[in-house]
Amino acid sequence: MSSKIICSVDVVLLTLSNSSLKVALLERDHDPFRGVLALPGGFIHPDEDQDTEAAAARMLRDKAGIQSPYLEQLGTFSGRGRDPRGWSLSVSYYALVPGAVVQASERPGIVLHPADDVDWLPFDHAQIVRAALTRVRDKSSYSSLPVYLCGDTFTLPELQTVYEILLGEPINKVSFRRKMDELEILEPIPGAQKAGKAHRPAQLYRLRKQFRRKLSLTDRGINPG
Amino acid sequence: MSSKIICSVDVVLLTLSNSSLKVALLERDHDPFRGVLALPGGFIHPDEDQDTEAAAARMLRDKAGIQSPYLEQLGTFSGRGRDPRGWSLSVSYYALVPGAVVQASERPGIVLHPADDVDWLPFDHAQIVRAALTRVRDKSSYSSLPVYLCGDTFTLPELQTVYEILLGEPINKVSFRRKMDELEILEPIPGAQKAGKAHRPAQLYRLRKQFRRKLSLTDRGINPG
DNA sequence: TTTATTAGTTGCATGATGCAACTAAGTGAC
DNA sequence: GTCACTTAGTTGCATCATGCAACTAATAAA
Repeated sequence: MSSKIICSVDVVLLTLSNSSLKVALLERDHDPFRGVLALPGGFIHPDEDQDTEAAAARMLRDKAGIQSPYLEQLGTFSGRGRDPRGWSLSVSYYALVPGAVVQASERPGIVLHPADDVDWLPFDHAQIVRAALTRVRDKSSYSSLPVYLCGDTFTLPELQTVYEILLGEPINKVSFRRKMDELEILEPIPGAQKAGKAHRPAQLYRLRKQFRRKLSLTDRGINPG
Repeated sequence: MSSKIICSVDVVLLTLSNSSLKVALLERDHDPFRGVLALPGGFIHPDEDQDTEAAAARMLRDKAGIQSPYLEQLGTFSGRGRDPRGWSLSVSYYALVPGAVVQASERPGIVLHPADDVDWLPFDHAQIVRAALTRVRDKSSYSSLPVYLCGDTFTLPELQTVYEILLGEPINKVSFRRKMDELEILEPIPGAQKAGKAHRPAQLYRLRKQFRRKLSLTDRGINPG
């Protein structure tokens, strides 16, 4: 009576590389679409996964080697058309990860594809990516989301360009700094500056403790605290 | 290999009655929790439902007699603890419906419970209701959502009190009218006014065509166009 | 020491938001 | 009919947020 359904979890892993937003894709190692690039994902294992978010974290850990990024539920996509095997359901998440973490993940299979250039992907993964981009851009305009694309420490000019890449338009310097100040999520690192080529060095900042996430790279002690 | 999962759909049907926000509850007619008030919901039927949204619409139609309200996906809740039968997954939606439509739905089983007073419900339905309230209130502060709690026609003072009930605080009259003007979703109904007790009558408005939804009551021709 | 370059701040113009006080249009009391 | 009362809707102004231009600050290279 209680019809059971094939349920999977898919993750839109977003990162910055070469100053543009990329989505992480992996070659599928099972049919359907074996060998084709697709979002990291897989079936939910009720005996193993506490809930769908834990399942999404497992996908990232096993398939992309990434520990605990910013992870948020995007939505659930369902229907007969999305999988050639029949009616299915995918609970989708998106993750934000600093470029350095993805580069250091030592999983050679990961392909970073320009996030805005996704035209077709297996299942309805292209639609899921587009939904993730819309969500991230919407939230970026009024929240602190983009900081999770930066490393542990960053300067305000660096963070500003991250916002500008996401929003696709230049931001006023003063307004940006005022907003960051109001959000009260950053703290300057005492005495730490980042020197550039030949100009005044910029103050380094980090997320205040309650907003921090420990990413795999940090866990391995590669980045300074 | 592809472990299948028990999937249900639950709907948080919100409406206004006696100037306060209510959530629609129904007595369950199956175990577990037979006879206990819970959200309208049920198993997804892949052979019948195009997708989860169609399933949610079916729940509303069959269990609450309501045709096509504002319906939006809220999120997916999952895990071992939420259902005594074991690991399960619920794709949850919320619907906004004018009070008159619910009252006319002719399903005597519907109980309208104060939305903010929900302390315990079967499964994790209380948590789902709280998530819906948070979402609706967040969106209400910057969007046109609350109009879907009004009937087909309404005056601006009426709409303003709907916003005030949702947000729980008074709104400045001028600011409110400016905002409605900017949103460009309403149009005055030419020559139509609503007279009150002993004062100037208020202009009647309706949603502009592209934003309208045909609700069951409208379909039956009870409300004027 | 001068120049170039980026970091960060200050002051002001412009626009959005909120309040008080106004006018408008109806009913009922007398 | 006129006046009082009530709610609808508008106007003008004060206050706050946002954005721009121009400033100072700090470094390295010439």
